[in-house]
Amino acid sequence: MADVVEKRLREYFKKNAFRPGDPIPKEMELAEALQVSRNVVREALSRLKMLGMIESKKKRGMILSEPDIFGGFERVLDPLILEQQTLKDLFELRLVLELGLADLIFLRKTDKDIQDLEKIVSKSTNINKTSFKVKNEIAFHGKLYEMTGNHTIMRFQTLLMPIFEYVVAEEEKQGAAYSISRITHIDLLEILKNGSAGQFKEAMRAHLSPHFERLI
Amino acid sequence: MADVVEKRLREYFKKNAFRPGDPIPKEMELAEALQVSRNVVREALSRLKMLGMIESKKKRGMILSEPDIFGGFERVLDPLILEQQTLKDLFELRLVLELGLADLIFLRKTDKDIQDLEKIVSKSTNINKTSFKVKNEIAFHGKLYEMTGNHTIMRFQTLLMPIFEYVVAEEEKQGAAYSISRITHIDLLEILKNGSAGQFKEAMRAHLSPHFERLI
DNA sequence: TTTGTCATTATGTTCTACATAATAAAACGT
DNA sequence: ACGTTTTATTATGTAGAACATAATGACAAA
Repeated sequence: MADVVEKRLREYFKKNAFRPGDPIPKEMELAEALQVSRNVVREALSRLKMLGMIESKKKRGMILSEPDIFGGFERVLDPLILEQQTLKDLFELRLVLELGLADLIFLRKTDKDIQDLEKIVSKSTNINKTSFKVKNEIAFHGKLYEMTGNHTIMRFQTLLMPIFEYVVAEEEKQGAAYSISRITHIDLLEILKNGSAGQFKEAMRAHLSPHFERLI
Repeated sequence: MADVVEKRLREYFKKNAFRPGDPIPKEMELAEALQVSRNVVREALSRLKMLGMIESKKKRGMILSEPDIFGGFERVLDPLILEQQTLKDLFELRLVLELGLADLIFLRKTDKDIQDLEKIVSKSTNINKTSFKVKNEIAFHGKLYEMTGNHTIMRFQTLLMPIFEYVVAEEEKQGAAYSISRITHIDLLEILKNGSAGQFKEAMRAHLSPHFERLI
C-alpha cells in the first residue's frame, strides 16, 4: 500500500503544482486524507526523502525540495546485482556519450581547459604501472566531460565509470585481448587545439576502437 | 535513521555478495541486528522495494531482486520541480546521446530497420498539423534509438524525451525562433542506406543545428 | 528590552495488536 | 493406507497508541 500512497503523493504534488520550498501537509492530515495509517504514510514519505524530493524538520513540518536526479540511479549501480546485459548496455551508453561530446566541448572549451589537459598528458608519458595508467586515463576523459560545462552529464559519467571499468575487467578476465589504439591522448589534445569538432569525433572513434572491436 | 539503516542494508547485501533471488533475513532479525524498531527497518525496506531491489511475499519472506535501473530517475523527472539548469543539462544530454549513436547504429542496423524508417519518412511528407509533425519526429528518432539494440539507452531516451520537449516549448514560449534544419529525415535515411557512420554524424549534427544555435 | 519558563506542535521512534496469506503439520474419514 | 480437511505456525501488512525530541511562540519576570 506504500506503493499506492507514494504514487498518490507524487500525483498530488504535481497536480497542485507544488514547487521546491513549499510546505506539504503534515503526516496525520495525509494519513486521514488517504485513509491509511500514519505508518504507511511515513513509509511513502521515507521513499520520497530518499529521492531528495522532500525534507523534514521537527515542528516546522516538511517541505518539497529539489530531488537528487541520479540519487536512485546511484544506489542501484552494483555490478553484482545487475544483469550482464544491462551492464553491457551501460558500457555502450558511456561509449555513446563519449562520442557525442565533441560539439559541446568545442562549443565551450577554454584556454585553461587546454592547459589542464596538457598537464595530464605530460604526466602520462613517464608512467609504467597499470594502476597509474588507469588513473591517468580517467583524469583525461574526466576532464573532457568537465569541459562540457554540464554538471549533470559529468555526474552521470562519474557514476557510469565504475561499471565501464568492471565490464572491461571482466572481458579481460575472460581472455579478451585489447589492442592498443593508434590515436593517443596527445593526438586528441592536438585536435582540440588546432582541429575541428568533426576531426575530434573521428579521432575519438579511433581512440575508442579497441572497445568497439569487442561489440559487434 | 531510516537513512542509516537503508545504507547499512545495501552495504550488507554487497558485502555478503547477495544475488538476485537470494532470500534476505526477516524484518525482526534485521531490526534486532541493527538495534532499531521493526518500523524503521520497514521504512528502509520500503525504499529498496521502490527501487525494485527487493520483493516480498507473505510468509515466504523477502528476496533480493534485480532493480529497475531507471526507476528512481523516472520518479524525479518532473520539469516543475527540477532547476532550470538541470533541465538544460538534460536537454544537452539528449543531444549528446543523439550525436553519439551513429557508430552503434551502423554496427547493428538491419534491412528491416531501414524499411521501418522509410515508412515513417513517407508518412511525414503529407502532414501539416504541428502535433502530428512532433509525433512523426518522435517516431523517427525513437526508431534510431531502437536500432542500437540497446534497451537501456532506449529507455533512457524515452525518459529524457518529455524533458527535451518541455525545454524546447519553454524556449519557444520566450520568443526563440527555431530555424529549420537544412538536413531532413530523408537525407539521414539516405546516408543510413548508402553512407558511412562518419557522414551520418555530420548530417545529424546539421539536422540538430537549430538546437545547437541556441546553446552557446 | 531581555531573558527565562512553559505549553504547543509536528516529526522521530518504539511497542503492541491484529489481519492476511502461505506453508506445514496434524487430524480425520472413507 | 491414502487423500482430504482442519488447524497451527510463520512472516509480512496495517493500524493505533504512547512517548521522545526539537523547534516555535507566548507569556511572565527581572
